[in-house]
Amino acid sequence: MVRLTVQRQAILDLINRSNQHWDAEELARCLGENGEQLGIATVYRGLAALENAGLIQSIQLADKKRYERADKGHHDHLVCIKCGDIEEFCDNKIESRQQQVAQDRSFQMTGHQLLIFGVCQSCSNDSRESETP
Amino acid sequence: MVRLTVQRQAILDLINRSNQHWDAEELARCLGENGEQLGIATVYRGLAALENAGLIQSIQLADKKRYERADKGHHDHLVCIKCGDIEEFCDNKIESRQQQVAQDRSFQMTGHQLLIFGVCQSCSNDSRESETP
DNA sequence: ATTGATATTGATAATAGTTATCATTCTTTG
DNA sequence: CAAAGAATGATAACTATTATCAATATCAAT
Repeated sequence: MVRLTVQRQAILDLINRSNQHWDAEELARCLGENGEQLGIATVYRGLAALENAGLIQSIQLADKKRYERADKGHHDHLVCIKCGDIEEFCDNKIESRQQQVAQDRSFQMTGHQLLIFGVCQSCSNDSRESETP
Repeated sequence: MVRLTVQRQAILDLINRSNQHWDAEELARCLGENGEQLGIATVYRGLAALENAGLIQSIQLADKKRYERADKGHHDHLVCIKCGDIEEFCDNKIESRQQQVAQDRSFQMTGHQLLIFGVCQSCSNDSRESETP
């Protein structure tokens, strides 16, 4: 039986209070700065427990996992390759096509992850400014 | 200027001769067994160089990167969470919706990765057999 | 409240995949 | 051929994450 300890509550609160996509180390640092110092292993275990319980959700990037609130429901992500910014989107047609693909192959889908990589609007504005015309 | 050395050619040949999704260590081991022993760093650098040149392509899984031939063109993947098997699919509707999503947000898409997780047909047959009826 | 069973914590060691370093060995080109 | 530019291989280093384990906290039943 999994427990919602004060440490896990602190992690959950921090994630729920923001719209960021946190990695474990950022969370530990931010909690520490707010007087809630947790061992890094506790953070990792807490995140896994909270995700299992459906209280938070995560995306797996190339280097690390990032966690966000679950109360916004499922969505996919646009990841800026310049600044690392993460935007969210949800497209029902994509979702339903995925189901179809899985069904066609007798594949019992349990989840999916769609990442779109590219340059976000703000970064492409920046690079336009610095061009020599 | 990037060179296609004998080592890189060996990597490329092996990948092109198969339909597998190789990780770096598997490649190094298989090459070694075929008398083409390469340092592991050479394998990693070779894979990166070949991918940059568009000669191979990769998918980033949670734990490691896996490489496959590029001459089949782009596609997405179904990953079995039981046996690790990787199937391929391509859905034009999903592809075009992605473009649309990016365009709507003035996001300059450079690539994407869609992974569908679940249980493959063969694994779900296996578990059905072992049930106590 | 006490006890016993179970879960969690935190410090730290260990692991896995990958990248960095650096001296040595090719290649290419003038 | 010599200089410049790449690549190789052995290995150290790095990063994110998980395992270990003793100490502590929590829960349920007495």
